[in-house]
Amino acid sequence: MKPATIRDVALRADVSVASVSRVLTGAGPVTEATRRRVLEAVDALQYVPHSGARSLSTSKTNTIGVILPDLYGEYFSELIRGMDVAARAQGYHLIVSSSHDDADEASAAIRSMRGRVDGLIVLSPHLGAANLASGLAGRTPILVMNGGADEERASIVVDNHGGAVAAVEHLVAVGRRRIVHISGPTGNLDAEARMAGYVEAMAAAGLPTTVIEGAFTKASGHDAGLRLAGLAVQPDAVFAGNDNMAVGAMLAFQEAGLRVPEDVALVGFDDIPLASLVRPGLTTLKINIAETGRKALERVVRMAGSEVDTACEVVRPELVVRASSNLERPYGGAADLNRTDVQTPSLEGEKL
Amino acid sequence: MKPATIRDVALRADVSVASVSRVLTGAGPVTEATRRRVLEAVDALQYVPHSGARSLSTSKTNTIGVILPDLYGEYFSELIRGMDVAARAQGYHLIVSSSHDDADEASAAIRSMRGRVDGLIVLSPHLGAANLASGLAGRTPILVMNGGADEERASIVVDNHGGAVAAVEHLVAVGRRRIVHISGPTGNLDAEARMAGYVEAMAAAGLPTTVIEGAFTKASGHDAGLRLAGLAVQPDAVFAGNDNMAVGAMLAFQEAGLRVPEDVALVGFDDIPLASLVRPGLTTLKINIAETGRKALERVVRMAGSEVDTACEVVRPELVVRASSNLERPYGGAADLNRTDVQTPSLEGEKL
DNA sequence: TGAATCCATGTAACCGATTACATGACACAC
DNA sequence: GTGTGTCATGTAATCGGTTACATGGATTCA
Repeated sequence: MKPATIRDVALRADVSVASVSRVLTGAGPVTEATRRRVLEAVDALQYVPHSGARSLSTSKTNTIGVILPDLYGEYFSELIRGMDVAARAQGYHLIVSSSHDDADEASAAIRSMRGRVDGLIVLSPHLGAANLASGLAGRTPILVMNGGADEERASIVVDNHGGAVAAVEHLVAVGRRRIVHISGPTGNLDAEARMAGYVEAMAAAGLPTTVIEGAFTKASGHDAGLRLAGLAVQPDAVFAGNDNMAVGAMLAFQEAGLRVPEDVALVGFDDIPLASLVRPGLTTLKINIAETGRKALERVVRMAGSEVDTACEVVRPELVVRASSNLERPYGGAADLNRTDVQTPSLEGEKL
Repeated sequence: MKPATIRDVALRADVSVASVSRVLTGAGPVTEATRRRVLEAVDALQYVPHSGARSLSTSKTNTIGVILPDLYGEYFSELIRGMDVAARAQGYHLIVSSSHDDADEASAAIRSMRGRVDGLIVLSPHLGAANLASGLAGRTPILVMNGGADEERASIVVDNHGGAVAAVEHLVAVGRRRIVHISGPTGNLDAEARMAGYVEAMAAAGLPTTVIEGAFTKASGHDAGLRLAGLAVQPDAVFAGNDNMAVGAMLAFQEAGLRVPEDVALVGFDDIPLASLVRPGLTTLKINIAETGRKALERVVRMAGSEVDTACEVVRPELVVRASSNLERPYGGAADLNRTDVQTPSLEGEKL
């Protein structure tokens, strides 16, 4: 018992398939009588149009593909949420493909999207992924969101370097000197840009650098935190490559009996929702993640409408100071730091 | 400049489209010479098969659709993560469609999936959504995960009632008497089953009930918490309909100067990752969310392989006691509650 | 040598929609 | 009454693959 096709409907309504199509798509002229007969048949047969077939003949899928490295963590779920909201508003669907650990896997995923999507958003924070993507998807428009700002390709990139510099400058301003960086994984462009910003800002401040490599996960931040707590000379501040690791490190410090921020100040990156919910609240570099996702989707939809777009938009993260780097009596200077969120975590925007 | 089709490849390799197809799909016999010529042409033309067209002729999309009420919150992102991992393992894609607030919207979304997916997972916690879905999608297999356990349809449901009873019994066991429930939104089947469990268990314990309606969001839990803190006779325990609201309430209590768990004990539902990260750690009813998502996906894939499946699997949540309901010196009795997670939040499983 | 067998290949129908173009009915003006 | 224009409708090509079946060349066996 196969589902009804447009031909079944045409037969039953005693009209041609063209008329059925005209009624259903609203394109082209039909008499009221025809329309009624068609709709009756549709109802009787419980006909539902086959989107795949429709896509093939119109070469329009109303679907955007999203290529992610991994679905884990609030960063990506926030991003997807922003995209999803925008997609619904535009009448688009979202097809996600995640857990691509290397560039080859990502490019295979991109290829498998051919004929399935009208456009792609690629988040592959690996060198070369964007290049591999080029040409592979025919003329499918691609918007990249990896760290490698690539001219002449539509992209949205975060100013990782500037954000990292701001983080270090903030820690220096509140009197910290032994500032350690927990970095993201090697080969990840975002991670490397953040580390570079840290190194540069420390040099500018005349301070020595120490880097522990993490993996952007809470667990890796926790491990790093335990190692730091065990040192003879403990750091008085930690700048983590993202909020996930910062939270992991915070828990490790608390387990080890170190006080945050009294003994060690902590700064993250991203401003995931969790950052304002842990105690103490986490100072971080805020990216409006969902909003960025929304923008990305809207741009790629416009590109799917054959609008040319080769802009490289830079998202500048904003320093949000919470309790994790903010003493009642700082080591010196800067007593009037922005203390919003310390008492009232941001609960607004819950439903976007 | 249109992307190459299988006919272009056939022309260039000087073979028929059938041979090209045979080489590319691996089905059917081809000589080594033919295979080489085809692959050369594929390479030269940068040919990538058009999945949409392939789906149309094979009636196989290798895609599963997921219909969600809303993408917000860790519950759904965890669920999607579990599904995504399983989908990748099975060679499937995931197409998500969320923010369906009522049953009509959800059924429209289901219809729009026709011809796009091999199966559907529907999470629409509204009465009747499952029924509306029936027949609408032709013979597309559907697995429902809403609260309304519907016989003769494949489904996965959480034992909300049993979980709620366990929550109340736990609070009673640690000596609490004035136990308030913050419920989920009216019309949400999960919310209503949890409330029913609360009411029943309270009655069984001979205690009076108080219910404040929330909306499953942190903000609504926060509002409810503030109202409770302002009462003349404050509750000594709160059972929230989900972890999101429990966390919101926890923050409200802390702002109001109430101590958790000393003044008021707190229990949530779901065990989202956040539950183990707030301080105090949140006692909750654990559903292995990602794991449930994985199972759902695997079942629907089997159903897409025309395996008959009308089972209704019940997920029984497990009480996880953390510090939010666990005093050093409980009001009386039960001193040796399980204290795992209090010091060491679960960081394992970070990468699944 | 001729018949039977095998197997790589090609031809063309098909999946289920959309749509360019042809058709034919009808109205209107001359 | 004929020519012309309008407009609803139908026919058939098309999108880009897969695949049942036909074909024909080489191999095998008598």
